[in-house]
Amino acid sequence: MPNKLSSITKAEILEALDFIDHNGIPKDNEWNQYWIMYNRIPYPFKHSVHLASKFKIDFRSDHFYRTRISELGFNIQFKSEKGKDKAPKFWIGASYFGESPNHIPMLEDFIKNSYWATDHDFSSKTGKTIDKRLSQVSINDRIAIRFFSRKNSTIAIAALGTVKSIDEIHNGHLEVIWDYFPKLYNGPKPSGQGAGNWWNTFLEISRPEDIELIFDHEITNKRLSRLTWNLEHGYMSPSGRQGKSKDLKSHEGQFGYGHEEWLFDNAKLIDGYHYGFLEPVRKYQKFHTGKIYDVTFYTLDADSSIRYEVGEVYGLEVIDEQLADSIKQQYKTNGWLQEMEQQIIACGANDNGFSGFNGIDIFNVRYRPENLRINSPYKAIPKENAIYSAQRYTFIQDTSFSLNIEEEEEQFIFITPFPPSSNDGKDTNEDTGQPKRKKSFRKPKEVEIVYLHDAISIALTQKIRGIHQHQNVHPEHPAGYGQHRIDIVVNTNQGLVFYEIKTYPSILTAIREAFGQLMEYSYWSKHNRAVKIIIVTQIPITPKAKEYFNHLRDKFNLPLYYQSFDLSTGHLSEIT
DNA sequence: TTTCTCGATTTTGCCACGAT
DNA sequence: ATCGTGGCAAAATCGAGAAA
Repeated sequence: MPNKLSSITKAEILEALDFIDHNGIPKDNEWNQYWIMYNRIPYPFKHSVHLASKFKIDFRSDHFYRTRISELGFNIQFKSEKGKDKAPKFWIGASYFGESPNHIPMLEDFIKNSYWATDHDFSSKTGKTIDKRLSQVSINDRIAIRFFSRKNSTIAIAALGTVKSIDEIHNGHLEVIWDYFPKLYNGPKPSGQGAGNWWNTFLEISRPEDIELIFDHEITNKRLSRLTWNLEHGYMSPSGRQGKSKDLKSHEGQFGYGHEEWLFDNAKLIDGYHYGFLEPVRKYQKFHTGKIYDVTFYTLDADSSIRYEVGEVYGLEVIDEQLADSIKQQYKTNGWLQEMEQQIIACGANDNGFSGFNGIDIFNVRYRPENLRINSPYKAIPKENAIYSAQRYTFIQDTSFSLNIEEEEEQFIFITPFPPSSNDGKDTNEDTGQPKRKKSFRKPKEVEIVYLHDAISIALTQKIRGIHQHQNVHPEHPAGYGQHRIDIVVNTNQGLVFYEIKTYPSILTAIREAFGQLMEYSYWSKHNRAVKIIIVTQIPITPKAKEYFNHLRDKFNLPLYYQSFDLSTGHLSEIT
């Protein structure tokens, strides 16, 4: 009798996955144990197959059917509901039982009976380390079985799977659901610092590149990096000596500026990238070259010794010397290098030798400006945070340093000024009872990312024209008074919709800048009313901002909305 | 900034021996 | 003849902090 699913083709499954991409997963189908992995994105197995069959075939997701579908070329993985949100760990296990002379191959049994185990005596020396490692395994961790050749220093992965249960862990036994149709690595053994000892019976691997290689699983490589103090200029040009290290041995102390002070100067772009410099990268350039990081920046105000979280950037790439040199050459050609030199002089620092630096000492990283988020204002890091014990410019990986600063609960209560008599009649209500640090703190300087504004404007116009037809979408529409122009005006059945694009690196600044303009455009003249006013930025909405828009609409009946536009994918978010 | 030291991690050597 | 395999130990390497 033919398999119920034998009529389903690969193309139909792909179509179903595409449908899910656009329409999401219905609530009822979110509870799922088996997932089709496609382009590293998990799709619920049963729902996907159902869709592919146009709901014609009713079946229970069992081993037989999963095998059938996986044979079409789909990797299917198990993931339990338990501890679903926890980040998995990645383990490598041996394929044999027994000690040296008497090896018993176990792979077949492991696969057939859905487990991995070791027969080690946990009282022996190596047994104890294995026991210790096993105790750190949790449900949904991933595990691989390896063969190896010590002579050639190569490994071959024989199976990949997910830990389903750890109940028998004290017996050295893990219940594992092995992947269907896995991509199995076979090649040189990961080596070097952080690779772990692959000859061990059981080990955890943690380097992102290894996890990607073995498990085809992408890990965001998060780092913390300290920046020199540059509040006044918002890392768009050197800000002079105030708040900086006074240590004459450091570059900063010696010259009065650091090369990272142009890190957020997004007006200077080459092929969509901004090139900058990070001191912690310089120290281990060789190690970091070619890697990609999500970096959170913090800074230290040397005058108050308060540390602040400045912002973060996603997908920061560490470049090599060759590229750095060619970028320096381009900066020279564009006259930007000279501009930078003038900025050094303008802030009162010493520009001696600036033009003589190697490319790699001026540029060692690059990022796309749309991936930059700046806190406005910078978030003060509580004194208890471990970051206060980090003294140097290092690229911190340790999660114990995680900033994770809670959004400050805004509190506004009226503060009674001191009565005049208490202080010779002078008003001293500036720092009433508050810690001193607050008084000198101002918002960072931010500028709009001009290129991004233009690019979004063009792409968005095109996108909306696809929906509302060419003649109903007018970019750069005159506001009807003065020389002002509205970024995009759309003529819909319900009336006019105004779009204002803002590309500041912080969402709050973007909203603030757009708000006044939009109010003016729509209400300055009573005829020009828009039915909807939409602020568009490159930053996905935050819960706080969402609340703000709801509040504005509730309280004042303003038809004000927010959308974010992802330039790389051309995706426009829901209206919020 | 450079060099040194120390501890931790990783690699290699050696043993034994069955499988190829 | 050569290789895969795990334990154990020794050797090599690495990273971070201290000292120079």
